[in-house]
Amino acid sequence: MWEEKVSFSGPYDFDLALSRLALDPLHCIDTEKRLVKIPLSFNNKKIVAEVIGTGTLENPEFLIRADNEKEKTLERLSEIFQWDVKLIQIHEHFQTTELKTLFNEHYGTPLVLEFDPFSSLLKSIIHQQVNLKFAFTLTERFVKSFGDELDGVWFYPSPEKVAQLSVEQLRELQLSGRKAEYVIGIAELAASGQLDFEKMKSKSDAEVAQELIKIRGVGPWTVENFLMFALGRPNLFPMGDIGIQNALKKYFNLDEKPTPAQMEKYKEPWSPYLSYASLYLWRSIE
DNA sequence: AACCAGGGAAGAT
DNA sequence: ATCTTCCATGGT
Repeated sequence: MWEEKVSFSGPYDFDLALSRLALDPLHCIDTEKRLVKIPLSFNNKKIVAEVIGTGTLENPEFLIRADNEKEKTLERLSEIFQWDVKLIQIHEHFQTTELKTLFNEHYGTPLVLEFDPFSSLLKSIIHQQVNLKFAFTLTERFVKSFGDELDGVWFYPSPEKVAQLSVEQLRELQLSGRKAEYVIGIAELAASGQLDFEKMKSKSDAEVAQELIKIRGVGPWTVENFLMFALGRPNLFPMGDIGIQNALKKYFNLDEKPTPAQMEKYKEPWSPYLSYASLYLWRSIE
């Protein structure tokens, strides 16, 4: 068991980050203690890391604890929690845009990544089209049926495990037949090495998108979600997302959901931080 | 009770 | 190429 302290310059609102993570019932969070347990995997070895917020919005500080793999764990946690991103710069960028008020309301909210790329992709597939509450019920059933629990934390099942499942097994959880096929198909690609998440790190958004969009079950929305929440890319704006559309409607007080042309116009000044615009818009309706 | 939901594939023009 | 329908089912 090792411990390490991490600190850097703010703003970084860990409590808001936790409250967003808490939307997913699979996450292991204690908001009182400001603690979250993170499932990590390093070449098939599972590790649970604890992250405890000990600082403030302007002076963020964290206590990290885990067994083994100290270096890899710290590096991965830094990615997941985006500790290197200077939120102050992004905040300043939006001060001259129509989203100024939104960014002031959610000041210091970081983009927190999914804990694992393969899991992220499956989660996106399972979440397609159904309402959020039911979506989380589905992923919870999926992981608790086929995943592993360690130290009170749930790990999504491996590609190899998912590739062995049948459509019928997934239908029992109330996934549609189609989604069941998508999930198994993607697991087969990942298990066979045709889908390599490590290699994506050095590729551009467009290159990753081109590779993913070919996969059955993966459309524009899923690609954008993956780039944003699995790879942490900063400039994505999923215009097809119902939540984004509703958030824009609410924020700009529109009578109807915005048209694609309207959205194109809105988003222009928000680049190159469109992912943060998306995140804060989602937060505004959560 | 109808309509919508953090979409996408397959079929029909 | 672009438009329409179907998939499935919980929530409101």
